[in-house]
Amino acid sequence: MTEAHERKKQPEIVRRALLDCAAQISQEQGLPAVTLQAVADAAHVTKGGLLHHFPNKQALVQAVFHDLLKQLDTQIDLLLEDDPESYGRFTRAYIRAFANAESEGACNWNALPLSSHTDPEMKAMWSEWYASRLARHAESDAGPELGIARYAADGLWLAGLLEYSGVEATGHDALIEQLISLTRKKQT
Amino acid sequence: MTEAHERKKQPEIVRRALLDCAAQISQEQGLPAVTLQAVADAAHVTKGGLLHHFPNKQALVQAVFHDLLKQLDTQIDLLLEDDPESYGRFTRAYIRAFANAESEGACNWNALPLSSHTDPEMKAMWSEWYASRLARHAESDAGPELGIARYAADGLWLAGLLEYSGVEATGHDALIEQLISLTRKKQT
DNA sequence: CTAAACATACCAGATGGTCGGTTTGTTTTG
DNA sequence: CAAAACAAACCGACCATCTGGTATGTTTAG
Repeated sequence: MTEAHERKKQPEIVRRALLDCAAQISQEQGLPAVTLQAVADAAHVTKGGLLHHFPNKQALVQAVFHDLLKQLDTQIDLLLEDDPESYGRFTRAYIRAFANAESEGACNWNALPLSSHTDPEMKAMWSEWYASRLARHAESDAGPELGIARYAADGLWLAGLLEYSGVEATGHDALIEQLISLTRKKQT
Repeated sequence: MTEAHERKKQPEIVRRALLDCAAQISQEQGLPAVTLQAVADAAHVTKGGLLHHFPNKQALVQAVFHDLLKQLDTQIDLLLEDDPESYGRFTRAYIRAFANAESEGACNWNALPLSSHTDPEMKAMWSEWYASRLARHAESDAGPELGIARYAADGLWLAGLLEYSGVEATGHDALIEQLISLTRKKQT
């Protein structure tokens, strides 16, 4: 993405560029479009250079996935801090994180988790992340109502990906807020 | 799937076999595994034979998608009949249809809609189906609460795909029923 | 000078797709 | 009713392209 042509050799920058470009391609054209050539071209590197940073394609894709997961993680941590209420705190952060993913073009952990159902390792990564995160907030976010709210957030996010680009942003924010409100009422 | 070796020439049967095999491969190994060769082999036809029925791969995949969509459609119609209550009728059928998709191995409109976010035509097909269906049940299923319930069903279905195969069926049915109950309380 | 960071060249395999031909079923004709 | 004429269904070989990956060379940094 960032044109780092001036600096002579900055391996970490190149690595970041590869990660970002791969993520962007995956998001815009789907995972099958993420070819070594395409990623290398987008990052202004040759295929050989790319394969120097990542031994093979699987490693590349998994690194991207791991990276996006880390971004999601930190974003959620950020949202957690601004929430005074205990009950359902993680669920609210989860909902907001995925809501932002749709609106902001910058932070996009989008298409990858979708197409990742092919690779069992990536499925495992996601499952583990979700499970550990859930265990961490077991006391505040265990109820089934909260689980439903999170599932709804997933569904809403999915719908945003599948719908025709002319998505009516109207009502979307309202829906998000309604989801949030679901996390506030105590279970009966 | 069905060994229709005896009958001499039955183009419609072959076409069905191609559709079914493609759907199964897509579900079991993901869309990238749906290659002309693989589908042809699975249906006991040569690649040439396959390309006689479908001019190119895109046509094949879209035909599969259209077929699965029709299956979903009829299943929902079936569920609609058994529901005496008007309010939220379609939403309940929608939820149950996706719940069955997970449990039953037979009816599986699974992996395709997932990976379909690449092809804009398939995105459009899904959007149109959803929109038209929603318009048809506008009077009974318009409320935002019902929309959330459907989104949650989507999320739950997605989770079933992404989670490790050892999904705990425990609690799943209970969650479904809780979603159903969400469609019964009137809006405030 | 040594090792890391890249580029270049190349390869074996797979993929989507084309093309000419062969088999099979249906219609026409005598 | 039989044979010829026609069209649909299907096969098998072939091809250009692209894929991930390797092996080897060249440049740069410490």
